[in-house]
Amino acid sequence: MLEETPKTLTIGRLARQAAVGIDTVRFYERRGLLPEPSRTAAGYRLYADDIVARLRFIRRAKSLGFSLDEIGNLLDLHDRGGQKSAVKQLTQRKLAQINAKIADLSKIRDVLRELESECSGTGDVNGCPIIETLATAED
Amino acid sequence: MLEETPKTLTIGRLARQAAVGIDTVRFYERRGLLPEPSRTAAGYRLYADDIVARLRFIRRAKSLGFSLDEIGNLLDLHDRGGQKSAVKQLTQRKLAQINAKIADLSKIRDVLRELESECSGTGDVNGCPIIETLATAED
DNA sequence: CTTGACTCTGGACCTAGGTCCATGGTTTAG
DNA sequence: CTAAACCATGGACCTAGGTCCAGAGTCAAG
Repeated sequence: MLEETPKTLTIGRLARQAAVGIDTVRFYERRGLLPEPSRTAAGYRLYADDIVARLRFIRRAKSLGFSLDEIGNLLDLHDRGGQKSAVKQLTQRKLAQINAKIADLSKIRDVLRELESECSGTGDVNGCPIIETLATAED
Repeated sequence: MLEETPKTLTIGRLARQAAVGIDTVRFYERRGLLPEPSRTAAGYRLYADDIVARLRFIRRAKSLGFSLDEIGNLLDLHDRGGQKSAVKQLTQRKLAQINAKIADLSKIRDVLRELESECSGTGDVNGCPIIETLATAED
């Protein structure tokens, strides 16, 4: 009755269940995000069901802006029992990056808004404040 | 006394004045953002001074998030006397893109903040809410 | 038994925006 | 006059995260 994580998934079924591409699974394997799977006699990869969860982990972390390298770190911490402080630190760093990006984009948004509001939008491009600003603004 | 835009700049001096790389100038030429320059007898590119302004235009537009293709459109409008409405539309589209990106990042920031605040940061990774969430969250 | 679906490998290709290189000719300062 | 600095070309290479392909083997349904 000890049948832990039976290996029943071919790569195609794994990919479908995790909603990623087959090539993506192989790519993650090469990147070290997935363990090397066992193989059938014919050389087909065979996965245990819990690898689906691992792929979903990767998808979610990606959607939060973590790079594959960072996700590799998170998975290592998970697999090898790291410290919460390490996970928290990665999260804080990512949060800081996201905040910085938002700040950059907000500045850009303000400039674009200003330019957009200054341009009448009628007549030919001569005297267009958007073009003029781009052509002559100081750095 | 009619000495309009004398061509005195070699590519290196142009690049220095515009604060871009020499290779970048040639790259922009291939991309159609810069006109094909005249050449010396030896085949060296020779630029008029006003190309410096064009390169700065490109730099500024890039810093506002315009892609090189979009910058090509803006330059065409400038060069061939388009309509202000076209410039304004490009600006509005870019503004909408930037706003969308900010909205995306803001959602990510909120999630990261929440996760970060939930994690005590002490002890081993077992029970870490960040890892747990990534491992089990619904899509 | 055959046909179609599945899988294997290694490597090429994609976007975006450059950057670097080798090889060889040109120009300029001393 | 010569060495350093400059310029030419075409194409390879870079990041990030995949995606696609050819050629060949395998498996399942009818």
